[in-house]
Amino acid sequence: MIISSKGKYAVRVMAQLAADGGSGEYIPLKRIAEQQHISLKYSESIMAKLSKAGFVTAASGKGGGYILAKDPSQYRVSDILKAADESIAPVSCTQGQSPCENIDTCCTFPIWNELSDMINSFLDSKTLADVVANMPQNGSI
Amino acid sequence: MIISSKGKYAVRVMAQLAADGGSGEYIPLKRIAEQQHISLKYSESIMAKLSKAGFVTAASGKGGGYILAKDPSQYRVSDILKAADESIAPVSCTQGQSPCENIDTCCTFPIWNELSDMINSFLDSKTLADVVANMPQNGSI
DNA sequence: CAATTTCCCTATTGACATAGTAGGTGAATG
DNA sequence: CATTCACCTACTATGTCAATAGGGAAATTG
Repeated sequence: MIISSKGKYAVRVMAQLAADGGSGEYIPLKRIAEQQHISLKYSESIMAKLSKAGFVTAASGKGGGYILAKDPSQYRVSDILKAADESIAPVSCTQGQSPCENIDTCCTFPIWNELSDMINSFLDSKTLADVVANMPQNGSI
Repeated sequence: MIISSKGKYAVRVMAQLAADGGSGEYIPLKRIAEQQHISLKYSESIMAKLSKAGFVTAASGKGGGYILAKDPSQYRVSDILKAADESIAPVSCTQGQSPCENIDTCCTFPIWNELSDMINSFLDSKTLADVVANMPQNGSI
């Protein structure tokens, strides 16, 4: 699986934040998690990564919550996935702690490499604004 | 990981079979496994699936082995991967025993779906002949 | 200043898929 | 009849992922 649940949740949480925000006020994660039917605790762990990546601005205490740091069109889906998951590579050849030593001679590597480039440029081309455009006005998920 | 080791091995084994074959004689798996640096036992389990899929013709006993059933250009990489791995879907949304019930309303699904189509048509377009073309003449891996 | 709200941090668990191993059976050949 | 080879079933680590649990720190409100 190239896109994990964690990655999918991250995109959905960001999309919900984009849909609810705009008024400039902070949105509590509890509300986001309920709207997206994600466990609060699990979404917290995802949000921590997105916050660490600087994608959202957080405020503690009553009236606090999260707010997008940029305009939805400025977030690439690939960046959100990477922030949540670290990697969206379709093969293990080039990544991880023990990359394959045979990439120079392996007859299959060029294909995986080309595939990887395709996937990355596709996910680079999609932004959070595209995701939000898919949301039904009411009862969005 | 969308492409597992098993899937990669399957493609490599098939490529080696294509490179060594052509003379019409059966190639023992032991030789293929050695050339591709894959454990014989592990490659046996992969070959069993490829054989069951009808991709190769097997012959037991001395002088036996495997031979490709068709011309390399007739094998799509996607088919080999599917035979080894069952699925090359980048997300779990639509597959498995419990597909997600929210694909109609989920704001992210259209993107995963589009991505999945892209990956599939790319891997459909690549054939075993393309893989073989990447093999160095000597010491191929 | 107390209480509530909310973000934040560190485990831990259970489920599941994957990679790889092991040992044996049966068919064909020379 | 012995060797070579495909074939079959089972097992076992290993690791990742999803999800839970339990506090603790910051900030706001009354």
